[in-house]
Amino acid sequence: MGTRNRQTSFPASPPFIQESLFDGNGRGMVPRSPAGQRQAREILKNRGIAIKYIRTAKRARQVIELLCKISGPLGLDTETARAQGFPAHPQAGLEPHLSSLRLVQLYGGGRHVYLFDLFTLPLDLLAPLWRRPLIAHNAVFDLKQLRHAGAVPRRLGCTLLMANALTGRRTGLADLAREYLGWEIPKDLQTSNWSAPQLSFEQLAYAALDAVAVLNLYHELKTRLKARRLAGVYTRMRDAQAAIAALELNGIHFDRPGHAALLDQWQRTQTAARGNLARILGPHVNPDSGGQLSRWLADNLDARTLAQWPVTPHGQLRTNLASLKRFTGHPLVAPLSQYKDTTKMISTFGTAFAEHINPVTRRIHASFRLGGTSTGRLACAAPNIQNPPRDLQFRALFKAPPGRVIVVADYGQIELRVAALVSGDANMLKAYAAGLDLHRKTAAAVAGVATSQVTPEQRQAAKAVNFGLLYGQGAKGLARYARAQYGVAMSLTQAEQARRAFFRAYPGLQRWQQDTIREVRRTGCIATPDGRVRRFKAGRVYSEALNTPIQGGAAEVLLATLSLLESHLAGIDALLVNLIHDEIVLEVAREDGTRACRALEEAMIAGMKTVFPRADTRGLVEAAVGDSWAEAK
DNA sequence: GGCAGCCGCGCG
DNA sequence: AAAGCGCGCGGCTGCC
Repeated sequence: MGTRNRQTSFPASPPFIQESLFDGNGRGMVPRSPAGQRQAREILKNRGIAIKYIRTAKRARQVIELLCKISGPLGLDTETARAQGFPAHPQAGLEPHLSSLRLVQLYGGGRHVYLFDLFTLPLDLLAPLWRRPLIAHNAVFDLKQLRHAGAVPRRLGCTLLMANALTGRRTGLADLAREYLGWEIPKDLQTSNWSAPQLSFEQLAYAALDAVAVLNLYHELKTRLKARRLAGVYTRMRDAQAAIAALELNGIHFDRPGHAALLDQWQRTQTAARGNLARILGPHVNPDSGGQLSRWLADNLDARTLAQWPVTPHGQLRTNLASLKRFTGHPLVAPLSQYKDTTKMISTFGTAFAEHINPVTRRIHASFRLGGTSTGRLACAAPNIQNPPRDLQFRALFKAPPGRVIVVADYGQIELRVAALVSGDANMLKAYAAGLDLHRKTAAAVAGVATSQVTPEQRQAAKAVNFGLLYGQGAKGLARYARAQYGVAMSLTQAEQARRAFFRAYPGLQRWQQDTIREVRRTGCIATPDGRVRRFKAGRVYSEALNTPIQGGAAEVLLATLSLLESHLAGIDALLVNLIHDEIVLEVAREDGTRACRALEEAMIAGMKTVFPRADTRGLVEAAVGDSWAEAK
């Protein structure tokens, strides 16, 4: 008999699976059975590990007692099914509100791996396990599913994050198992039907193997983390997992009718702009096509303008607005600008954005990825709620539901503060110790006036100077950046002068930059304050190398804060609903608003002190309350 | 039809 | 000598 029939011939209610069931189907005779399906069993069999499939409360209690006696961590995995009612939703089976928990797999080493079937067992039965140390791969996923189902694991490690600390990447379990264990573990059943009344033997073997692999991986990765002094990078992320799980599970409330109205407004503006554009470009140029716009420019500009027009790395004429605006008064600029604005809003923040509203919770549950970037920042997707337009009309759509308010707090100038701490520049540190604003100080240095004499314009220009020069920008780049980002007209000469004044004001920073570059050239890598290592291929590393410890240090501060958030907010009705690198957004019961502000500020200050114990925290954070993200800002 | 690279652009 | 960095997403384009 072939494996194809295994599913139907499987006994209806096995108390557990005997090892003898590993035998049977021998040679690969069945064409429709992927190679991987047999390998799950073979790996388990070769290691002498039997599957115990638990479907009765009595067996569950016995097994749990056994598992709780194991001193080391247990490998954990879960399988989830698409929730009834959402068979076709893209997040069904992934997002907890659209999923049901089917299996919990646990492996403590030794000869048995345990599968608890939650279609027949209440999850409460497993409660004693949630105080044990557990290891999962991409543990935030399992944590969310378990928390949503009513279980709260307290000590959860993650092999994805362990490997991330080692490599900087987010690698799947199968790839890690291949690399570190030499195991070929199948992934083809990941998306199989986990709500089937009878799970197939292949499914059970697949599920079991993940828990076994994850525990084996844990031991391998732990040794390597220790040897390479990267354990702290891992634990920083590990301790933020509970906050991230809560954040994703909470979601953020979004005003759908308000959004529809705004979208309608954008579409009207876009239609008008498209008409104006067509009068200039003619009917055959697609304004969405960089290539076509570029060719139009080539055909319509005079030779002198053409000669100085910016080009892309592939030699095409640039068609971004910054380039267009350099040739002031060009009739294309105004309508194209309006068209591009509205088109961007409609495509990214229009219908596509609203499609991420969860049908069950009516909230947006984005995905935040620990270790998602090469500096250690979080990445966010589906949708990315770290980059919604700052336009107040849009941010107001993130409004608190009735009876609740939004609390927002951000770190002021955190990257400059981290730069001061990492470089040890005496003047920068002195400024922060005195509670001074560094943009003002830089402005005074560049303009050659006292800090009290700095004009708003000078301070604005100093922002560009600070953020640009911090990461090794040249005079030309600075001039362009100041205009594009801060609306400050700066000549090349002025930019050069600002550059000299900046480094004269902060000689410690300049020395740090030089030392850093030298180190990167020598070693090919650079580390963040926690010790996260970023490796570079030969060539073009200059600004990335200068940026990594600073952006990374700021990211580490946020992670530290996240690990403190739950305890600081204890007793307050507050939900974490968004994180934007240096900003934390909570949704809070209206009567708890003020308390939440103070608690959040304290947590953020404590987070800073965790990573940088000597940091001066005057003016570091300020929290505010409002009915929406726009109002609380 | 799916996929990858390029480009532009939203945010910090 | 000179060099801002980090993301995700959508449209277009060329390729398979």
